[in-house]
Amino acid sequence: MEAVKERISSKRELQKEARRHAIIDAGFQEFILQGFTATKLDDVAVRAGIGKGTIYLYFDSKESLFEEVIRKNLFPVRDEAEHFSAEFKGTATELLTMHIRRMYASLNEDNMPQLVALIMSEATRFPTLADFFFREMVSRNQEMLRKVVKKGVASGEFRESFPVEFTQILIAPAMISALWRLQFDAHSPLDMDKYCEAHIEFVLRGLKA
Amino acid sequence: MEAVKERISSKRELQKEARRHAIIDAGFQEFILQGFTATKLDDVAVRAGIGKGTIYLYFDSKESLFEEVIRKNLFPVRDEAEHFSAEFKGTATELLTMHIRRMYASLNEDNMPQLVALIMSEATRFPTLADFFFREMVSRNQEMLRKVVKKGVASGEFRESFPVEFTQILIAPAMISALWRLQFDAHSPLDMDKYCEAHIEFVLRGLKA
Amino acid sequence: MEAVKERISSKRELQKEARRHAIIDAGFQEFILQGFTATKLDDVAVRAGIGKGTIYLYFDSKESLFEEVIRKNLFPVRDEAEHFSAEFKGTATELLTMHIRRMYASLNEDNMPQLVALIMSEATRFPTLADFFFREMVSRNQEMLRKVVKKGVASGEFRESFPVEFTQILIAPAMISALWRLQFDAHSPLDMDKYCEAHIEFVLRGLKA
Amino acid sequence: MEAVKERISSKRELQKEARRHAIIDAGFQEFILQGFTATKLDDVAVRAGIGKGTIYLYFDSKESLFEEVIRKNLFPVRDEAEHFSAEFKGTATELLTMHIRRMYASLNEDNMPQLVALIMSEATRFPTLADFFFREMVSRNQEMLRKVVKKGVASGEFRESFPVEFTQILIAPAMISALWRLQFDAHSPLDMDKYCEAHIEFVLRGLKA
DNA sequence: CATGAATGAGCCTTCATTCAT
DNA sequence: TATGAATGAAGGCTCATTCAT
Repeated sequence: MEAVKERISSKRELQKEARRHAIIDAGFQEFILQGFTATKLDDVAVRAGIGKGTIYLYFDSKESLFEEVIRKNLFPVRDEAEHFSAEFKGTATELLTMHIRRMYASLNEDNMPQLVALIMSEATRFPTLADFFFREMVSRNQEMLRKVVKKGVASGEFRESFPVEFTQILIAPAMISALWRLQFDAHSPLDMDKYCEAHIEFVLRGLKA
Repeated sequence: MEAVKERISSKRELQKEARRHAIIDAGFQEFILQGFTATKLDDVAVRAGIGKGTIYLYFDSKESLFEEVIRKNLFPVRDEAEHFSAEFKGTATELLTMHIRRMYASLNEDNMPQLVALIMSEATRFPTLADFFFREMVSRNQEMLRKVVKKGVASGEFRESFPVEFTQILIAPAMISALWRLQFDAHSPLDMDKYCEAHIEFVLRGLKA
Repeated sequence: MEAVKERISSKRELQKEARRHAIIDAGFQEFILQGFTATKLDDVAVRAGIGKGTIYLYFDSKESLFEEVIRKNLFPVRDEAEHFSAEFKGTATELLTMHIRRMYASLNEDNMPQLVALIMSEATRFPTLADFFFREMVSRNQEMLRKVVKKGVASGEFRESFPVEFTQILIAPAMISALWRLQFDAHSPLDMDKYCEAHIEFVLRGLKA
Repeated sequence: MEAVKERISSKRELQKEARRHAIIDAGFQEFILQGFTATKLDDVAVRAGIGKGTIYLYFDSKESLFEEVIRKNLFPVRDEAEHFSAEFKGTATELLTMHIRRMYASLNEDNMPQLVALIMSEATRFPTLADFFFREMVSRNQEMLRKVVKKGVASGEFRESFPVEFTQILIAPAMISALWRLQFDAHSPLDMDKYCEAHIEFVLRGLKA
């Protein structure tokens, strides 16, 4: 009896989890399309294929759904990046090259530019979001880049004079390309492969000893 | 009699213009604090020190106020940049250096980072705004940069191989620094002067023949 | 000196009176076009060629302007009708015929159908208006018609059996034609001359002994 | 299971339909009392015993509610009249008599005079309404009357010389009586039964050969 | 658990009225 | 006296949230 109950309940658990994800995904789409304020929970419900009230069985409020949406979509990217960084073997030049290429791959994935833009635009109204984003994404990324640069300096690949506290400079072109594609692709499309290679060459020239 | 009337009317004209600017400024503050949708005209009115209905004596709608806010705050920057670019004499290296320094000066001005972020976040929902911003700001800036690069190539200062269609790469660190200051300054402040100089050195190394 | 002052003041009086009429006329046009609630004093001012505030130098409120508009446009019609009725000599048949023809002439005048429709539609919200209209227009008209019918009965022109308390029956086709022209002329226009003659013939047949 | 669900849903359907009618009825009362513009949806909601927003679950806008109000209140009258007209057997005189009596019965029903007055007063601002009213009510009624008159002429009951294009003349007294009762009943009440009979006699005398 | 009908606070917008010039 | 800028109360409409089914 209990086993049956458990099986049923775990089935239910699975269904609940699946539905939860469906809502988060639907919310994600709406939030990146409309922004936080302009998103209607009605539309989220329609997109998720559920009733409007059901959302409140899974989330306390529109705001908490938003937080979950961000969280769920950023964690995989962060985890991937950490995993990659931990495993890579090679020269600093190779590592930096690979890292930048991976950034473009991430940014080319569906919805990544939108996600970044969404975070940028809502961060002011959600200080928690800015904290979270800085802690989980930005600072880790910076740390990684600093290590690479220092490694290159140690190995004689890179010049000593580059200030490691400004690693933003190294990846800024990639971030900007994401915003560009989101807003200006219709006006003037970017050839991302060539852009990426130009970025890499530029960075290596800027860093080389 | 007519002189009096004119004086009076010009007084009124002046007052109207002053009030118009007050509304635009108040709107600017609210829009960058709250975003377009979340901004209440009530709050704009309070901030401008006027009645709610008064806004409609000067603007047709919340949307048209928004457009005016963007316009009024972008034009000066654009005009300054154009004027500067038209008059400058010197080597390509000097010109590029000055141009980047000027960008940081602009971006350090109050509210400029907020303005950029605002435009970025609302552009998706206001295609007109994206058009406008691209046309009046982005494409002009690109054109200017292309000219500088070409000039440097012609004079032998810069290498030929840098792809002039990707001038975004050259100024991306400046844009990113603006967003950084807006969102992450509390977590990790940037020394803008040093950052600027690092950016310039980086760009010159990346471009040099 | 005083004579001059008087002349001036009477000049001013005239101007004031003229302006007052201009406002009433403008109000009339707007009221019959839009109805009371939907009429904007702004539009009235524009039509009268004056400033919005000026209206309040002549009228206490939108409502009192409305009352004046009705009053001013009904009095002439009433006075004309009274004058005509007092002077006419002839048989009852002739008198009734003339009276009906005059009604059509009135109703064909510009804005008369609109005025009637306006009164009809606003009377519920302006009980005073209904009182006024009944007292000054409707009851007098009824009285007039009763006299004609009685005169015709006395002279043997009309049958005795027609109930003189229902003189509405005699003029209803004229009233209806006014409303018809206002609302349905586009769908099915009325030849007013023929309609009028048909009405007269119908009434005379209905009344004849 | 499904049966239960169906029962429940049909219960809900019924409730929804009931509420829809409640809103229409409340709207009707407010519209005839205040006119379209002056009617507040707040008041409609209060009268219907619901919340303000609920109205928008059933109607797109104040205007579409207005249209439904008119439609719902006119169709029954129209359908009844058509049914009656299609089935009646008898002489033209009898038919016309019955038709007029039926009109008075309709007009004596609660709110009918108000409805007519409402349509009259709003038709100018709602051309669609005028179209609708003309098409569904006026022209059909006219057609019916024309047939009756022609039938009477054919049977020798009525004179040939009455112009069938002016059937308005035949029913005008009934329409006017409705407006009278609405506006002037307090000043001078009408004995509707006697008025109706006087109207019928008058019409028959006016038409008889 | 799921639903969607119901709610009402809240916002944009309008306009009669006031008042400084 | 005349103006029109300014006001703020009020109304149509939206939507996050609740709750009966």
